[in-house]
Amino acid sequence: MLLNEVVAATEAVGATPSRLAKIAALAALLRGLDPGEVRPAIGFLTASPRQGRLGVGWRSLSALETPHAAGPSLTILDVDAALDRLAAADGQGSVAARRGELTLLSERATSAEWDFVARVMLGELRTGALEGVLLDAIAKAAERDASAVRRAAMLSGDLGATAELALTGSADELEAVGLVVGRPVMPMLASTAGSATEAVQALGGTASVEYKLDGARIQVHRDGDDVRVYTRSLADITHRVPEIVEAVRELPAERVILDGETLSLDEDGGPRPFQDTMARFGSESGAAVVLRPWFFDILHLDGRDLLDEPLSTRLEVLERVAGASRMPGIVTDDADRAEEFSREALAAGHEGVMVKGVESAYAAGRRGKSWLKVKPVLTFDLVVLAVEWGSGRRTGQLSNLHLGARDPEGAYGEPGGFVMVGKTFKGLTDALLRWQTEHFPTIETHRSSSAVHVRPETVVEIAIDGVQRSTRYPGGVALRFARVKGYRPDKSPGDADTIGSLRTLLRG
DNA sequence: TTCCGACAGTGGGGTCGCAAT
DNA sequence: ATTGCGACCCCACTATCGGAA
Repeated sequence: MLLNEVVAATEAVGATPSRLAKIAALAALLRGLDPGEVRPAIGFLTASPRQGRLGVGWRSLSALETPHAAGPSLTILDVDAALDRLAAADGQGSVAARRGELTLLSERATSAEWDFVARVMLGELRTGALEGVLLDAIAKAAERDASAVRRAAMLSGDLGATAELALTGSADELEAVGLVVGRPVMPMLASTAGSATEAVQALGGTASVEYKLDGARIQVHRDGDDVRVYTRSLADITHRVPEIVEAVRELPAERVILDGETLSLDEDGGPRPFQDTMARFGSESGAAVVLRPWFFDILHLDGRDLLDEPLSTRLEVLERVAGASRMPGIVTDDADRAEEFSREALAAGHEGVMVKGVESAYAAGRRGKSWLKVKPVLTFDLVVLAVEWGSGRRTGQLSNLHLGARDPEGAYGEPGGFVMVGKTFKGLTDALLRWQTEHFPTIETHRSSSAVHVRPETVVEIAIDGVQRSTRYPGGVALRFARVKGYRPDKSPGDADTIGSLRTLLRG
């Protein structure tokens, strides 16, 4: 199939707000694919090429200046082969080799095709259809049950393989896709609750309340001595974490799939900051810091699949297997007891708690309401220093706020000035975006191509999870997960919180 | 008819490895 | 040695469609 047909279908998908129309357009496209084109096409449509890491980003694409072809000639398989060569070049030294490949591809593509391929490589198609919509389209094209397609995709962790199987295999083959030790599963995700009490009440009965650690999600598969460790996005990082492999080899289980979190501890046994855990977790060459695993769920044990069992059953099995690596937790229907446990978690230096319904199955790949995370929220009054122009549906609107804390002593600048501590675009409603776009130009001091700088007069209440040390910002701290709660026209810049009060959050 | 679950989009900070400077 | 880029950890929130109630 010509790439041009994929581009045309994608344009149709992007042009309609209706999900049913998107699904219909995608299903029609999928039906026309040859079997060998399914996996590459799914990679294009989700803007995550099957080749994985390409080493091509916005910078290298914008540096290209090549003319495009007048008419379409590229096929899906042509582009797939070009991406193969790009992926092979990544990590092999030459930027020039990648640029050569990109230039060749660019010259063979029409401008519409190149625009599409560039968005695929950047991982942002922005047509309103990703995995969720595409799953339904695959089911429609293959005339299979959407829930069967979804289940196969989540359990295999591979949408492309699932699409190929759905479109070319039998319904029985699709149904037969299940858990395999050694093949990672899409992890179950959580929603947010305001408090432990609220979470217990929302679950309406007995809940498992567990520590929520500020580390990295891990999924561990063990088959005898063969242990594999995967990240949340299913990357195999076994070679980076030998200490986790060793810990899992000690467990009393031959074949097991465990879900958990890893982080590193300080000398006193308390959790290190997330940044320290990530420095170790992300490093190929082992460091002084040691990672420890904590497991909160078990999906398989010695031939028995557990993910459709209720959480209460899975926890009983986990109790026998995980030993000291079991995530601390309690089972209770008492909201007060849950609150008490939450306070214990915070006192131990952890992020908060997870509250889970004990009747719930393990819903791979879903962000349901049966897992609720509870973390304390801090709020600060900060001052807007500048606002960046938005992109996509926020094009033409002032969106991303530069936030400053008051610096009365001038420790990081002029006395009485403001020190930038982060940005945020979150929490803004359409009405607030319109207001920002009208308001900030009226107090503009100057502007750059990307932002309008303003007099530091506007106070905004910002919610954060905490702060982290920063080399980017002059005050040495950056906000973590900042979002707008609301503007505070009742407050003046002199009422804003200080850099000192943010810095005290760094320790303890 | 109204409600609400699921999705997609819009980006945030920090860390690494790697190649170019 | 330093810097810039790309990938990938962590992540919150709003708007919207369409099925569920």
